[in-house]
Amino acid sequence: MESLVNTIRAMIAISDKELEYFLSHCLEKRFKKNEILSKPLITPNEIFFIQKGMIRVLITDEEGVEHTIHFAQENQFIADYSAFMLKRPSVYSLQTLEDTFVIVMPKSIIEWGYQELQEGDKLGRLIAEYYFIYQDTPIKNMFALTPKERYDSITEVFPNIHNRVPQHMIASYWGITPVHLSRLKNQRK
Amino acid sequence: MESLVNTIRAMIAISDKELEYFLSHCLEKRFKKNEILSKPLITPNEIFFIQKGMIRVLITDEEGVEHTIHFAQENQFIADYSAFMLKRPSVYSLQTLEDTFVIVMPKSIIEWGYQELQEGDKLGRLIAEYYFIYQDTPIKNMFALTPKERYDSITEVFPNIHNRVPQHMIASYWGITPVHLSRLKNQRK
DNA sequence: TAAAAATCTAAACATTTGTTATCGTTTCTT
DNA sequence: AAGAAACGATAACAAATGTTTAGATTTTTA
Repeated sequence: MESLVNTIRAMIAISDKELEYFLSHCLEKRFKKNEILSKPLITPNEIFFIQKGMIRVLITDEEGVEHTIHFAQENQFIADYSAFMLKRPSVYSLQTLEDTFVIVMPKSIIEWGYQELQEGDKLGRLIAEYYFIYQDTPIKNMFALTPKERYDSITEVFPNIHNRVPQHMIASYWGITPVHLSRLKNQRK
Repeated sequence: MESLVNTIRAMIAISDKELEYFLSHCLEKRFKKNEILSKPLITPNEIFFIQKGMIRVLITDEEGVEHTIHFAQENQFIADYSAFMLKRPSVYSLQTLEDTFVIVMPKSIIEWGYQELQEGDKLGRLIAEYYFIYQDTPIKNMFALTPKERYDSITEVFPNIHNRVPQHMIASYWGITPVHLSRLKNQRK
């Protein structure tokens, strides 16, 4: 759980004792490639922290077409975060893209953190802020960059994404078909 | 400043004295319709709270085309929130859609709140969480609803939007042309 | 209040993007 | 290691969406 410890300690001050208590209520879990961690209609009761591997957040439309909303990799928190916060049934699915090793953080211990930790709300604020920025960045890129620049710039956040994720999922992340992405790659701009 | 007081007190416990100090460092400001509150390339140093009126967040692409990112109305906080948090030059513009009366909350007093208020971080967390949900909802709607349902459902968040906002801005919010929106309206679904 | 500007619809046409199918290659499964 | 499945490129065609223009209203400005 070292990576989670480092991530939390980079954001807030927390005693060893408190951290130990927090972690003792978390759970380590391994998933194989393409497994579903979280399904629509079920109210999410936990946030995942990725120690190793990769996850995508996706939504399946009425016609059964999958649309990728986010990718997440090592040292990121991931969930249907809106549904988690609103205590409502999730809309997104979470699916592993590789064999993935996560820490499961139950809602109960997160809420304990908000109430009992000196800087619990600060941690929550920072995570929410980062996630907001994380969601906002591709929106900005959509309008500020050409398709070619977008194709290149996605590696800034996900250094090796073009080796780790099939192209058709990147296409679905950008709202285009794989065929169209393949065409764009062969253009100059 | 009553509406801001109510909004804050609905989220956290705060003494009269603290609230008074906070508000004394805020500023009330009036803008006419179509005025620009915040421009690209300038690092935003404040968050706006709308007391009366309506604001849109937009991005202008390389070809000069404007894309609406958000609408915001009474009792909402609004800013290029990513840029504000990252202390980076903003990418979005903020523009009034009506004569608008806002409270300007400078970064300095917001940071004072995080440091000095018992529940300052909690307030920041809740605002970030709400804004996240606010940004996530239309993404979910994009895939879960038909265009007709989207046209109707936008009034759930903005009850009178079709009277307050010209249709071509709603079109730009959905990433389509005004002509295309006009066509969609004449379809059944 | 008159002129100017903005708004919405509509039509004709152009362009972009999607769909389907095929093929060679790579990756997975057993 | 062999067969099956997934993947990415490409082409031909179809469908969706954009562009341009015009005209009838409404709203704003002076």
